[in-house]
Amino acid sequence: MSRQNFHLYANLLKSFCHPTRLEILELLKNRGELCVCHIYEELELEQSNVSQHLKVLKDQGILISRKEGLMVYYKVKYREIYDILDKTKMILQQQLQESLSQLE
Amino acid sequence: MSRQNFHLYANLLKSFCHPTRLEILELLKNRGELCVCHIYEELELEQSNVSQHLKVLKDQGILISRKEGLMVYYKVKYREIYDILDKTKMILQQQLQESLSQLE
DNA sequence: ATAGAATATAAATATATTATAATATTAGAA
DNA sequence: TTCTAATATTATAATATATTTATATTCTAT
Repeated sequence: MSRQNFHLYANLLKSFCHPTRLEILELLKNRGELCVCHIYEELELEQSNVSQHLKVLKDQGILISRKEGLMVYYKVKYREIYDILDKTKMILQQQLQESLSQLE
Repeated sequence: MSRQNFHLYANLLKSFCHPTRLEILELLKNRGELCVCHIYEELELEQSNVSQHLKVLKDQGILISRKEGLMVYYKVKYREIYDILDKTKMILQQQLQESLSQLE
């Protein structure tokens, strides 16, 4: 794999390694498709902040949006995203488990 | 999952979403365990730069190191890392494939 | 046309991350 | 002990990212 491709690769990962964007993705994982207002209300964040994070994910091709009247609905484009999130959480779990054991 | 945990979650992901760190992980995936000198020679990067990236991965608990004389050997701690890398590459592949189709 | 609701964008500031270069540490050999 | 090789650390300057606030756009209904 070329340097150039490692950059694409990193940019893709970078797009969802932010706490808020992970929260958005987890929300979409559970609910399938949501409008912006639902997301920022649920996460108790500013509308503009959420819009900007959605843009990052959309620009990176991770999310698809659909307009319906005033509302814009977002959903995850690739199911592999969820596999990535799950594996990451598995590692996190193992790490926390280890920290726990080491308290003895 | 709490806000606090989404931060841990993001930090974990953040640790490997940098082109150089991805190159290091891919290298370790193929070779299993490597010393620092091998890594920076193979990637044609500065020793100190590679050391710093290795530190990021080690601090995040992704890598384990082992000292043998002057050399320090690194390896990946969780096999889930490779699953994450593979899934990410699958998405990248699909995206490039799409871009390709859209050229028509 | 105008008003209002949902979303997007822009600009400014603050914060985080990176690469480079210089220096420090550590271990083995002479 | 002193020299050298391998690695780590530190400081700094450059770059990238994030949050906030304000404003703009888009759509619908009146």
